[in-house]
Amino acid sequence: MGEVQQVLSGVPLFAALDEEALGRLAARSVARDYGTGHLLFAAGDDCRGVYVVVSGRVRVFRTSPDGREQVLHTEGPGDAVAELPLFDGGQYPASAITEVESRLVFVPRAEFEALYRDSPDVAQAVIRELGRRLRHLVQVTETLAFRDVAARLAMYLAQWAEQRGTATAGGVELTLDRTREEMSLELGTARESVSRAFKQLAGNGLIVRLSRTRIRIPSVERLRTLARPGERPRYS
Amino acid sequence: MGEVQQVLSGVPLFAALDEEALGRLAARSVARDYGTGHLLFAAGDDCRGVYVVVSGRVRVFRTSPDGREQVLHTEGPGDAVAELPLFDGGQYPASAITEVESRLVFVPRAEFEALYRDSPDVAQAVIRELGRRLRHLVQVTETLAFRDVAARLAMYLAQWAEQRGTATAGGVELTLDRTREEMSLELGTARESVSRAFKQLAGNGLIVRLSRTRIRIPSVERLRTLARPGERPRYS
DNA sequence: GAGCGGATGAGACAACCGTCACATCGTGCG
DNA sequence: CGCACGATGTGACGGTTGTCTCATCCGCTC
Repeated sequence: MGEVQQVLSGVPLFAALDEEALGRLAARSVARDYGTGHLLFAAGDDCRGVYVVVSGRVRVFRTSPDGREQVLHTEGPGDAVAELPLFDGGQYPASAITEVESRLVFVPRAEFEALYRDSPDVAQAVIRELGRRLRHLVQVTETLAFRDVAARLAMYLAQWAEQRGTATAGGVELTLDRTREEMSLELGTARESVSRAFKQLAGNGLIVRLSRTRIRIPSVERLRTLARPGERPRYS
Repeated sequence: MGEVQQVLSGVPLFAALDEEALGRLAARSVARDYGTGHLLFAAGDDCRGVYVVVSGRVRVFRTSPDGREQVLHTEGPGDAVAELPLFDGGQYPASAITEVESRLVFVPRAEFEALYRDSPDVAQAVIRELGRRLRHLVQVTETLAFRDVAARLAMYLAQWAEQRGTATAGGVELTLDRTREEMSLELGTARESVSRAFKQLAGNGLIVRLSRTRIRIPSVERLRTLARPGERPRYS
């Protein structure tokens, strides 16, 4: 089994495919390495196919006319990027760029289309995937609409702690592999505001800064509480 | 053909069904009238089925802890509401309420599931529908993240003018069947801010207020321009 | 046509945040 | 070790917006 096929077999979207279909798909797909900051496609481009992340990380975002950026989601190993336009024949609604050095497999459009047209299981997987996206976007929307930056950051850290945090005696410890700048793009705010929000959370004892890139969260529970209090947020 | 079947046959989601399948579906679905402001379901509820709008309008939204609301989308006649949780077995990500007196058909979950499992065409339609939602949410997200209220309103009115506006000598005329309050919920802002934005647009000659509920847009083109200028918005 | 109530407009005020400017920190390199 | 550069923290400032309050306006009913 070639490397490409190996990778594709681990992608939820293609989980339902049998050996043969997978092999055929792999044969027509291409793996390639990209450096940091490579633009895979821009919002408005016509869709040529779907990318699957082998390693690294891809950021999907919208750009405002005056250059600001709002990250819609980031995808890591095993995730697919840009399935959406394949179905309605439309254009990419957002742009995508590699955040770090990444290896991606590109599946041409025609190939992918034939696939889910024939296989109900794949269609099912696609629906599930779109559903996941939709749920996530609802989350993003809510975040932008409601909370102030500190609450958004609290939410963000709490969610992150549950994924990659490691439990210790003093609470969950967490390494942040992103710069404040990158976080600011996801939170829909400015770099400086993220810094200030960190200070605020630290001041309230909700987080402890162990180093620049590492924090401890004494209680994820309490952190979440700040993100959704019954009342509007008010800090000392 | 019963009333319910008549309605269902016009819904894009069920367009691919043959007479028989449609009849079976209709037989197990229920039509019902709701008054204004009836809560169909709340975010976090378990999903019991899908609603199809026969007449009226349904608002889908998220509520913040302190009571603010962000409208995600509104659906009118022929549209389906709440398909999402049917696929991943999750809960409703948002709440839904009738904005006006409405007639809705309720399709039970089990019925709907059997349907798209058997029919690839229906699955296809479902995917398309989810895609539409996704695109719309990207739009909403961008709007919230980037533009100020006046720009958001401009965008909103422009889009609306193209749908229901009527061309006249002086430009496109448009009747707004929503209160400022309802608009504010869609635009993610406050009622007063919408008023201010209207004033601003009128001051710049981008819109002309004919009456409280009716406006004329001399140039939809120019209105859109304000919504996406190369530079950040600046008004006199 | 008088009265009522919801919708709208308008002013004042403070909070929050984006931006600019600059200090500081850390890391890698020469 | 010193330098350089990028990332980060901090302070100041102004603009936009949410909220509160009140004045108007409009449609409706009696």
